[in-house]
Amino acid sequence: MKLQEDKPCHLEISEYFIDHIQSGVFRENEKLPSENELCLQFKVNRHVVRQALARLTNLGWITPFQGRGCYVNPIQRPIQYVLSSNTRFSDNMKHLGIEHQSELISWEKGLPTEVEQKNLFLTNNQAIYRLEILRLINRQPLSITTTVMPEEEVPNLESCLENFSSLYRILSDNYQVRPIRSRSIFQATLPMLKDAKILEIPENIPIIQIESIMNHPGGNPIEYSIARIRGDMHKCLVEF
Amino acid sequence: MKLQEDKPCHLEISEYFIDHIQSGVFRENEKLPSENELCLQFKVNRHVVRQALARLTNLGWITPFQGRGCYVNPIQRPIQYVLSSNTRFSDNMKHLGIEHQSELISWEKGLPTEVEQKNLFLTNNQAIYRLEILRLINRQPLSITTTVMPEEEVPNLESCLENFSSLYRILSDNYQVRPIRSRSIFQATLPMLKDAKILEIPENIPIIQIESIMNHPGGNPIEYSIARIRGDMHKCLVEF
DNA sequence: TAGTGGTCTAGACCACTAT
DNA sequence: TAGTGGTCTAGACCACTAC
Repeated sequence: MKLQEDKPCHLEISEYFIDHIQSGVFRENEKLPSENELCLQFKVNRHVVRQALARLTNLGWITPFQGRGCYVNPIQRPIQYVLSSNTRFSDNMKHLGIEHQSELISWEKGLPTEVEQKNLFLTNNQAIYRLEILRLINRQPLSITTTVMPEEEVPNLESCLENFSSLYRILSDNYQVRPIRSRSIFQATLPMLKDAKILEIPENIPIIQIESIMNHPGGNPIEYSIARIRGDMHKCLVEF
Repeated sequence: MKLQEDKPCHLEISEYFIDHIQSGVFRENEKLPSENELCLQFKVNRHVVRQALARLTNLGWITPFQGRGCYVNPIQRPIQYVLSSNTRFSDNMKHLGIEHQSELISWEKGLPTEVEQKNLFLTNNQAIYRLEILRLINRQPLSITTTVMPEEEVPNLESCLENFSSLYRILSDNYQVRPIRSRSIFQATLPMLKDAKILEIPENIPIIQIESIMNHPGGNPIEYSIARIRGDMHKCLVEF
């Protein structure tokens, strides 16, 4: 095909689709023509078409399904999450009127890593609980959070984990504790393969990682967490 | 080759290199064997090798140079930037003892977009200055920031833009203004092609986008900015 | 000039989905 | 069974870098 001389053909084709998706010619969840049809349409080899489709996949525009075809990804309007010393996930979502759930993926009782010791002021023989929590909005995976708490703050936590719905409900109902956010560290990264699968995104779609310390009101740290949140679904507002 | 039956060959090869880079067998800035050598080594077609190298490139492990070879990317330890109501880029870097520069890429005087009007409390006929600023640390591009200010706040700004070194120096020296950060919005995204080139990263390495409003002390907004920062070089700490 | 990565063609077989 | 995307081979030519 070669519309321009200076750009390689597979780039021309991927730019063509980016333009047409952005301008609405291809709508979300619409099926693209098959690879063979695109070969005929652009008069190039299948390998070139596949290079173009690979770029579109990597940039998050389409998702290929073996045996079915390539489909245009829904455009996400990121929800705006307000982060302050006392905002919580469910409060935020309730305020926005968004359907949401939390699921406990796994938990363990063990000893803290060096980083965890440092952040929670622990020694290496003080036991901790480590929880993996998946959060969903509108039935779609939004984030995975690893949360670490000293055992002495939440003794016998396992007995509260049946029918998990909200960590903060457990803490306030069973331990009369309401943690306060002390600091957060933001970083844009790529997901680990394991997280990408759970979040249902390709491995090179960015996530925002938020590492936080929660304290007792006016006191010592009680919770250290690392949240990995889909970048395309979420933005985070901080007031100063 | 096919070490395992369940994984495709190009994935095996890319995993092989990720392991060997992580474990230090291949060190940063080291040259990988050429594509033809890898074909012999793994006993596969060049196309398969190229698929593996493409994944390594996309995930930020290597950079290919036409005519020279593929080189292992230096591992970045992200610097920790402290964001508060009154921290500035140069203050932060000075405090960390890191060499840094700011460059004015371009500027223009014009009318505000709708978003800019909303954020700066302007009408569509009040002129604004729009600046593109590149920041570097250790001579490496770190971020690009688009900064918008009402003309009435900084009249005749163009006369101050010769020998640009720091926006906040200009504001304090020429206008006796010291803006205060009012709010910031964090989002993880992929860079625009234009930004990726300036930041010298492939187009699918994540950036963190920070959209901020700066106010007069206790007063109206004076500056609206959108910073796009390399995710692998930077993390941002907020205290509550 | 030799070696490197970038682009592209032609064709084969497989795994999965829809019918 | 037909159509789809996933994997892989074999070979060609080009643009760029180092020598």
